[in-house]
Amino acid sequence: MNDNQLDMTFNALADPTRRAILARLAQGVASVGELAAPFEVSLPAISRHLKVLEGANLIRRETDAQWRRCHLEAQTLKQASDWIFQYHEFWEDRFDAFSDYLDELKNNETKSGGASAKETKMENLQPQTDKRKT
Amino acid sequence: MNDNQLDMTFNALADPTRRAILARLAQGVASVGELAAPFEVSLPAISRHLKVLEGANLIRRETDAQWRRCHLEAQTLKQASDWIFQYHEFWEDRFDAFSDYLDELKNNETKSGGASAKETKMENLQPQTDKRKT
DNA sequence: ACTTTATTTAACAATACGGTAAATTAATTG
DNA sequence: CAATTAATTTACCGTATTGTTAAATAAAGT
Repeated sequence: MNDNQLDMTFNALADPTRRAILARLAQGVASVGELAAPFEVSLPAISRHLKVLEGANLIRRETDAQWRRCHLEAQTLKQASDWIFQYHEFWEDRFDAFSDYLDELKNNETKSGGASAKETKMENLQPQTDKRKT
Repeated sequence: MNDNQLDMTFNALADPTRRAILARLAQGVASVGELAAPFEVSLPAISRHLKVLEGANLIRRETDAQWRRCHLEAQTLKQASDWIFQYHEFWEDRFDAFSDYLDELKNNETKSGGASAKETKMENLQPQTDKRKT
């Protein structure tokens, strides 16, 4: 997923109405009117929220007579999930982090000069100490 | 995670500069100046991006003399990840995907031109395994 | 005390966002 | 064709966001 797609996806998710629309679509296909019903905002407002969701590829619209049948496009949610998940090592518990650290150490031993020891640091396992002069 | 926190988190993630800042912080603690260096925007602009990230609890700042040491706050990323992951069944279930595919086929038959058959592909129907530990 | 370094705040412009009301498009039905 | 239903587009409004430069604040070094 490229930068622009991530922008659009996260931006689309950053609104409670739009998230509620996705939640509704998780229960099945719905028309614009059906999606708008639970909300107090006007239909044009919903229409624009749907445009944002569609632009982010979070929903897909099919034309069926005068109705637009809206579907959840879950693949895009998966991609957003994948993006966030690249950080999973940083929220894993201390033991996992420690084992990552050991792996890293071992890895750096095999590498020759390894000037960059920045990947996994001991500081990340504990309150981080400062190496700058004070 | 409540609605407001989700708003702030996804909104914070919906900007390439802020995502780049998180990526930098994944490599370790950094000062505001260090974070700003790779970007062409001014320091005040970065300062405000950091405010957004801090407001979303995606980073934490510690005062150290005249420096602000910024840390990644990965728990918030985990919570955002968890929120998205509630939809995982919609991107995992191969039968759902298959039925979408059939819907797509049927739809394209009824439409005359139907130039875009890109939505659901046969390749996407393989069961998608989840590699998460958490 | 004065200067340097690090960062934030203030003030301002451009632009984006979310909402409404009114007009418009599109398809269905009498 | 006129009327109805469904949804979108347009025009407009107030507010929020992002960026800039200049000034303010804070701590450290000299």
